[in-house]
Amino acid sequence: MTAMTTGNTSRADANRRRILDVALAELLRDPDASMDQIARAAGVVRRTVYGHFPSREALISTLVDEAVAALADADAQARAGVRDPAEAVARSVLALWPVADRYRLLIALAQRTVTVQGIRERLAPLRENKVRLLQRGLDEGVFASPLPAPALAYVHEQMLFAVMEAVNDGLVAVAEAGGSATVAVLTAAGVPAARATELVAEVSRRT
Amino acid sequence: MTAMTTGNTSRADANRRRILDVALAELLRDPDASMDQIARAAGVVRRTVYGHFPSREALISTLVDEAVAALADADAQARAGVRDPAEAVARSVLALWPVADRYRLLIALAQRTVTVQGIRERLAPLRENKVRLLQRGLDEGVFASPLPAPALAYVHEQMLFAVMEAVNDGLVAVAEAGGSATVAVLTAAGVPAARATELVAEVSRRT
DNA sequence: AGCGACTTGCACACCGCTGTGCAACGACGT
DNA sequence: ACGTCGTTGCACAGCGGTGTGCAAGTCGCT
Repeated sequence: MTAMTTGNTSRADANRRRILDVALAELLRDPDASMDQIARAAGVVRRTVYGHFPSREALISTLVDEAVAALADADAQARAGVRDPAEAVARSVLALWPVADRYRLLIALAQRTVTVQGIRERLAPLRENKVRLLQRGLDEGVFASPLPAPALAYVHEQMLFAVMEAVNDGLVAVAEAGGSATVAVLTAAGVPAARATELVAEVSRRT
Repeated sequence: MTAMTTGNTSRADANRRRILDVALAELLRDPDASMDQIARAAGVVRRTVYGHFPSREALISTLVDEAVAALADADAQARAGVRDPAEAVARSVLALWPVADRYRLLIALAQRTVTVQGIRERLAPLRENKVRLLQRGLDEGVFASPLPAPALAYVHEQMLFAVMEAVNDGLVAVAEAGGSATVAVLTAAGVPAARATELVAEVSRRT
């Protein structure tokens, strides 16, 4: 082995990291951003990016992996050992919110194109958990909806994007966004508005 | 003037119409479908398409115009003279559903890219009506949500797309879709699930 | 049959993007 | 001072897309 330069963060590693971060931001602005746009935005030449990632696909794929990991982690941690479906959803959404916001482009990209085949698949386990949770809520009568659980999951996902868009356009304050989104999601699942609000307040308090 | 051939639907007009229809279907399958794909799908050569539309932009633009017109028409007609906000929303969604489903690609395309600058603007008046309706509902206490009316409008829009996706994936039967979507939307606006169901049933009956 | 409008099949120029090769040029640790 | 590794700049081939030009069809109507 050669030397490990500084700690273990060489100039190259730092660049790689920065490219990833900038790529995320850039792709958020324009899902079809070219390698050149990304490279320039990262203060680097296109050729350099190819030094770190063999292809555009590979770059995005890496981003997706990070996103999925972060989401799965947040979700699992948020609702560990919570029995009440409504509370579980509340905790889950509140915890997922900031992460989902950061990676929203990728998730949005996941549901609409084949850009990277397999984004959906990589998100599948996460989605399945959610479906099971919703199903349990419907069975127990905590939730109420004419839509079957899987469809309700779609709806919840889209609702989050809608609220993110609203935040983007300045229609909702960032501070309230997470809470409002959570109440909205619970309400859509058939939880009475009053109960949803109360629940979110309670969960938020216990942070 | 030359002759008007048959009635006033020449071979060319029929082709133009078919190209538009096929283009809609094709773009629905792949929002980035090329002129060649569209042409072939319409049983025509690429060159011919350019004979009817000067550019890709122009083609899509025409499609968008038709969509906006159809949507605005359906919406206006559906809730003419309905005072109760909940009922107005129910009627609106039920009427909008089939049209929106047909044109969903364009509307989805409208909210995500700059493909045709100005889709959002063309949809703006429609959206404004909806916002006003939601606001009235919130003011009158018929609706309840922590989200301001404009954000709620975003959410409603996205929910419709979610249900369409669900139908696409076979999670919801086509026959129930419209009703379910409507109940879901009303519920998300804070209308109690039971009341929403009842309302939709009632409105559906009076077709 | 003949006219005119529409369509076809090629040709082309042009663009932007991807991915690769290679030589020169830094910077940094030792 | 030296070598190594990352970076740069340029050049190149390739692909797929758009929009246009033009000559030769083809269809319907008169």
